[in-house]
Amino acid sequence: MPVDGRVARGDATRRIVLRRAVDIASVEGLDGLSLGRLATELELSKSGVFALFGSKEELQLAAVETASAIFTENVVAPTLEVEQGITRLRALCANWLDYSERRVFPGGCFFFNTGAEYDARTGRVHDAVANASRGFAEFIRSTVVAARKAGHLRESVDAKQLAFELHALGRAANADSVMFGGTEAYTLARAAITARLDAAVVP
Amino acid sequence: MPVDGRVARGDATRRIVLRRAVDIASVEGLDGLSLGRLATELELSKSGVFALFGSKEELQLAAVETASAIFTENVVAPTLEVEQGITRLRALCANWLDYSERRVFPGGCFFFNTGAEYDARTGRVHDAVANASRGFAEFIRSTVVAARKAGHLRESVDAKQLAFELHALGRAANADSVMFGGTEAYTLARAAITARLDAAVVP
DNA sequence: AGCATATACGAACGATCGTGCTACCTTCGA
DNA sequence: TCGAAGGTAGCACGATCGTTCGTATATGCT
Repeated sequence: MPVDGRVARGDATRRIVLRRAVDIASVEGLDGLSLGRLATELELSKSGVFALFGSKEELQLAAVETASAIFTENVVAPTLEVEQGITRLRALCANWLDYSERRVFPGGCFFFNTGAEYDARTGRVHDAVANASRGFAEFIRSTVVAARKAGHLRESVDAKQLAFELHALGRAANADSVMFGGTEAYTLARAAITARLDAAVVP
Repeated sequence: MPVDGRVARGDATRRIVLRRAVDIASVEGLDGLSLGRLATELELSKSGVFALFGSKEELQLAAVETASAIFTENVVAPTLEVEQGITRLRALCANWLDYSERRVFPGGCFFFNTGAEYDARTGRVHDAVANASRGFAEFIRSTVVAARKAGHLRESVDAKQLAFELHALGRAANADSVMFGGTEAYTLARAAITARLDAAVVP
């Protein structure tokens, strides 16, 4: 498949814009994005940036998609390289906390921030953020289910319940550390996750 | 103490504006507040609303203060009416989840939303939100400490750790229910909190 | 070589933002 | 009764927002 040099140029610019856009959005929110600011910071024309996406909403949706790819690359993909079962479940928690702590996005987890921003609204941006959030929640749950099916977790373990608790602990660590600084929240979350999992594994 | 009819009038208007402001901010964020919109919706003049607060930042700070008062009235105060110890700790969790579920603020917990919005920023609004968040986290912790001191919790219980976990579960319930609707998240959180507390109380 | 396509720019639009300034009205204190 | 003080409205400002339009430039296709 031959490449069109024109759209290749456009895609390159789009990628530059989106990389900056997700960083801004992780700190200031998807509403904090502005065509003019993006153009100024990247030394492009505002109308040029606008033309790349067609509307502000499309830019926001593209930012969510870009953030999804970065999230998958940093959290989901490395987790899937680990053998199924309790080992993968532990890896998932570790990878996720590391992704948050490494500040892959300067404002902490992209989906925590934009999720809180758009949770109570309606429209396409809400739906995109909600779908991404739901997808990760289901990924946690399916990982728990697999670990249980592999015989690593007690029969009595409720997958949905355990997944909810792990998800809650990770989000709280991200929130507290971004808000107050320091790494104590991650220590607390790791301890809680370890204890919770140790109680769930078969003896 | 005699009342000045002039400032009384101003305070009344201020209260009306702030009540609407916290509702808007719980959905659209403190950045989503605008003097013009507030004035239009409440059928006041934009300059009149502006004059009541002096600047947009002061309006945001006043909104945080108002939300703090509402939060205290709905969560902290009823909790303090319960006898110290494990009973109060359980009441705290219940009151907090109820406050979120009852949608005292239409967008769910005010401080969850504005906390995520301002966590990675700097300035007076960030500080105000951070102080309110820290205050509640410390209230949870002190309630745990008191329950432990009362002999209701095992000696081995780490107050900071337990408080972090309870706080995490509550926030996750708020987030999930606002994002996806339904009450399942509250059910999961209540079950997790009950299990966690039952494991911590002295046998 | 020539037409079509896609990126990118510059200028301008209407709307809304936060913020001043001025005037009016009500209430307080002397 | 009269000046001072505080709340409210009207109007205008500069800035920024998203968006539109026309145009220049670079690449692809015939």
